[in-house]
Amino acid sequence: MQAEKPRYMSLQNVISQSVSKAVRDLYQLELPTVEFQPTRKDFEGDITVVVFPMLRFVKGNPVEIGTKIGEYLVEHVDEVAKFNVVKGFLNLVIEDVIYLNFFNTIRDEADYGYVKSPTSDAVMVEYSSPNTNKPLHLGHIRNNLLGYSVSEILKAAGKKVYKTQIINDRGIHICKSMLAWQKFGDGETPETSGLKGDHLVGKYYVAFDQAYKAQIAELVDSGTSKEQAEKEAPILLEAQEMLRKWESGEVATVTLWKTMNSWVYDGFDTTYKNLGVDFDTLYYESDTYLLGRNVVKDGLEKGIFFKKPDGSVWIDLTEEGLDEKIVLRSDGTAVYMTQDIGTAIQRVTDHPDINGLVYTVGNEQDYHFKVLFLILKKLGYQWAQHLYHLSYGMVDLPSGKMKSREGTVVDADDLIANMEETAEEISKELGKLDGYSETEKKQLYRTIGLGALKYYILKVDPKKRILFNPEESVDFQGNTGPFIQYTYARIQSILRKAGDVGSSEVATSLGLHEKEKELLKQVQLFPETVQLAAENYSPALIANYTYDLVKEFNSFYQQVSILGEPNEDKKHLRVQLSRKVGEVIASAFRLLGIHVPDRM
RNA sequence: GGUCGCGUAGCUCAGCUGGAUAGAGCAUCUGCCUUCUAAGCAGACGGUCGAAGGUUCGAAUCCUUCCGCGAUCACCA
Repeated sequence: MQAEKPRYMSLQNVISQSVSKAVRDLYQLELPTVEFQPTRKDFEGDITVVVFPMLRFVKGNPVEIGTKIGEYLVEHVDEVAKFNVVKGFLNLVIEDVIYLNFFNTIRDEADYGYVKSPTSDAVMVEYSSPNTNKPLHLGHIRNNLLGYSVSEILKAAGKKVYKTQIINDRGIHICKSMLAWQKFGDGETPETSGLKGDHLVGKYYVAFDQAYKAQIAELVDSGTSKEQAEKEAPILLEAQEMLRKWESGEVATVTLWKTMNSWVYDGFDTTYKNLGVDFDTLYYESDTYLLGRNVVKDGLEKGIFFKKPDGSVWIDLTEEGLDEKIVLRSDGTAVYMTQDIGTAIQRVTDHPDINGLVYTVGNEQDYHFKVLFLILKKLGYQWAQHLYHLSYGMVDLPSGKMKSREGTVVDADDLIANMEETAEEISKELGKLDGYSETEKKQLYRTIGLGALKYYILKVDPKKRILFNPEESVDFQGNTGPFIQYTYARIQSILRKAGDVGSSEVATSLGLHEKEKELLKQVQLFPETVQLAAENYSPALIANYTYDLVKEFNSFYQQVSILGEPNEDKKHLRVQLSRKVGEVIASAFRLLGIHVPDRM
């Protein structure tokens, strides 16, 4: 992330160089670095130079040194208006004109904060990657929101991004649904049942599990051990047989598989659309599950892998502090790891500009990805230096883990619908939507409901687990999506009333109100926040930034009159500043996949 | 048991590469709608930053040990 520093961000550089120069002139010493922090609210100032680290080089009393440097800066540096020293902290007050000049440089910039010229190398972000035997749930929602948002953040930070998923469309799990449908389905389809395709297939996955459990119970009653019963239940054997038929390409099985998967895809498409996420390219496990075996054979010749007497192939990672890991079964078939090796290579082959992969997968697979990345590095791929496991914590319910088979999941479609309903209730209560058509209202409820949900999930550091209590529905007040959307709507209302005021330069001679200055400082932070979020793969940083910006704006809004300001220059600044804040809110929320409303 | 992650106000979370008296929201309480949208603003209350050591001028942040919670250590994915 070596985005060139725009000139308006050079304030820190100016101060940094000036402080170095001050120390050089005053003490004939070279400082390796100068440490900064934003000045705390309870002190006067904008930027604070920390004097303590200098004490290693400059002998003396920190207050004295700070004072001397402060005096020097006020005298020699245009940007610095005043200073004060508290303990070892040199607080600098920056001239208002610096902030006004900054504002004029970005005032008219479209997509301020985004890097406009993407790098030539691309990164592929994988997310979602569901199994095709059941509908998406809250866990998938976190995954989808994270993957989508990180993709958008990387783009904004100047990366070319491919969004992808690997759809787990084959294996025993889908055979279970298929078998149960054959047995109990009575020819039911999404059309005849009125059920969304993924929900219909999921229903039979549950039906399978019930039948399976019943058979186990029966077997145990007739004296079989539980362990054995779990292996020998006839319906399980049938499912396994079905998988063998699928693998041998038996027409009837493959046809049923295609039919049921197509139902699921229709359902997923709807959910993805509702959620507002998308993909550039798709991979299907049925196409990739055989990949990777040749790579293993090559690696075996190179001595990266080794073969055990039974014919299975392993890699020894004990030197790296890990274990031995199997990469090919004794019968020569691929395991999950093998597929992932093959798929990664396939992706780079398909998209030669890729120089890095991001995997959005829960933290339960931390170990798997550690091993996968290590293997790819050992195999010598250039791009293997840039692999990242976007590992996130589980979403738990008050009752504990979600289990699809036990029906203790929060269904994605239900949750989205609930959020919209809540948004509708609150909107109706507040009753500010006179003149909106029913369609516009529906659209708005969706925007707000999804805004609440997405913000609620994305504001949390990805690696932390989330406890989701469906009883206490997601908040609409305080640090929430709707609060931020509300502020955006407020700004739009002002702009409508202000009429067409153009976007000409603001006068740089005016003094700034304290709130205006704070707001400008926060606006100034946006570009570096985008970079930071990209470096850390963290939408939470964007969410927190936006919240701070909005809080600052509301405080400004409360304290100063915008349209009522008699001084035309000041009024112009305030309107322009409000407009820009609105734009930054929208840009930031776009990175989170959240829409903003003109009214609410 | 080994490895990894997490532990900050009653609850949900911030706290960047160590820096000033640890910050928000929710909840509870107090003010503010004849002025730009009160989904708001201003304020009060609330903390042994899991515990103990260590490094440092300075530790919620870095190191060690311990405690608690979770994940993972399959010829499953």
